[in-house]
Amino acid sequence: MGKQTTIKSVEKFCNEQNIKLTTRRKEILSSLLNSDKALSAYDLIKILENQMGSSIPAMSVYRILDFLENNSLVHKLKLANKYVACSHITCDHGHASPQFLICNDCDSVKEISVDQQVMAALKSKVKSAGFSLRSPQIEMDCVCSKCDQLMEKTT
Amino acid sequence: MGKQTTIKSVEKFCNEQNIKLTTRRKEILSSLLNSDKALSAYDLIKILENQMGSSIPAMSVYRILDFLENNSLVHKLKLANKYVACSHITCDHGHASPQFLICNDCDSVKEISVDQQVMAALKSKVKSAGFSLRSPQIEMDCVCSKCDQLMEKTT
DNA sequence: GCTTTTTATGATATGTTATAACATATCAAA
DNA sequence: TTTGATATGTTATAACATATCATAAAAAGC
Repeated sequence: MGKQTTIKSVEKFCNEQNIKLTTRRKEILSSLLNSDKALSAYDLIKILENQMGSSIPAMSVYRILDFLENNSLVHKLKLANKYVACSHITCDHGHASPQFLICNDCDSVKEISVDQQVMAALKSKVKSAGFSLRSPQIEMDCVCSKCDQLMEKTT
Repeated sequence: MGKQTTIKSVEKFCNEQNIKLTTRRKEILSSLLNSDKALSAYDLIKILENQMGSSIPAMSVYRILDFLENNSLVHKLKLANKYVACSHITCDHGHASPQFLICNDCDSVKEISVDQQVMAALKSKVKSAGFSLRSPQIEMDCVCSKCDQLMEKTT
C-alpha cells in the first residue's frame, strides 16, 4: 500500500473512531509509517526538524507517542527503546498478539503475530508461576538477513 | 537455599570456571542474589553505599554487570532496564531458554524456562520471516499475584 | 456569539539509564 | 623489576524519559 494511501486511510479510521489526529500527531505517525526502522523519540524530533521544518519539544513527542500507543496506532519496543507504527493500522480486524522481530544491528522491525497455541502455552506457564500477563506483546532480539550477510562478509 | 550457601557455592563455581570473582563483583552479585526484585545499576550503587558502606561509580557497576552477564551469572532485563541474578547459578546443568515474568508494578521477577516445543515454534516463525534469533531470552510484561490483589482492593 | 471547560501543546527543568575516553591500581608472570 | 593483562576509578556526556507550569486551541454549554 502506498504511503499517501496509508495516511489517508488512517485519517479515515481516526475520524470513525473519534480519535483526534491533530497536525502534530499526524506528523509523528507519518514519520513512523514512512520509516522501515524503529525510531526513538529523539530520532523523531530530528526528522520533524529536517523534513517538516518544524521544531518540537521532546515532551510533546513522548506525549504524542503515548496517545498513539493508547489508540493502538503505534507500538513501543522496550527492547530497543524505540517506536514503530502498528502494521495493522489499515486492517479492520483486530489483530492477535503481536510479535516483534527487532534487528539488533539496524533496528529494522518486522511485526508478525504469535500463534494462538504458542500464546496459550506461554500464558498457561505464566499463570502457573503465579503471575498474570499484562501485555501479550513479545519482542525478540534478532538479526535481519541483510545485516546477517554483512556480518558474514566482515568476519 | 540460604543466601550464605548460595554465595559460597557461586564462589566455588567461579573458582572451577576460572572466573575471577573480585570483591566488587561479589558485592554486586550478592546484592542481586539478596534481592527479590530486579535492580537497576543505580539501585545497586545505593545498596552498596547503604549496606556495604562503600561508594562505587556507575561506570564500574555497568562493567561489572556486563562481566557477570557474559559469564551467565546475571541477566539483563531489557523490559525493565534492570538486572537479576541468574536463578540457575547453582545448578550444574546448562539451562534452557529463559523466560522472565516481570511485575510491572514492583519489579519482582520470576525466571522460568520456555518449553522446547514453544521455542521451536517461535524460532521457525522468526526464520520464515527472514530474521535469525540472537537471544532466546523472552521477557513478559506481567503483574505478580501480590500486586494484583492490591490493585483489586484499590479499585 | 461568548464564556467556560477541557484538551493539546509549548517551554523549561530535571531525572534516569548508559557509554566513551582516559587514568590508575593490582597482580602475576617473564 | 619490568611488562602485560585485567580491574577499577574519574570525568564527561549521550540517550532516553518525565514533572511541572504556562499557553493556546478546540469543544461544550449558555
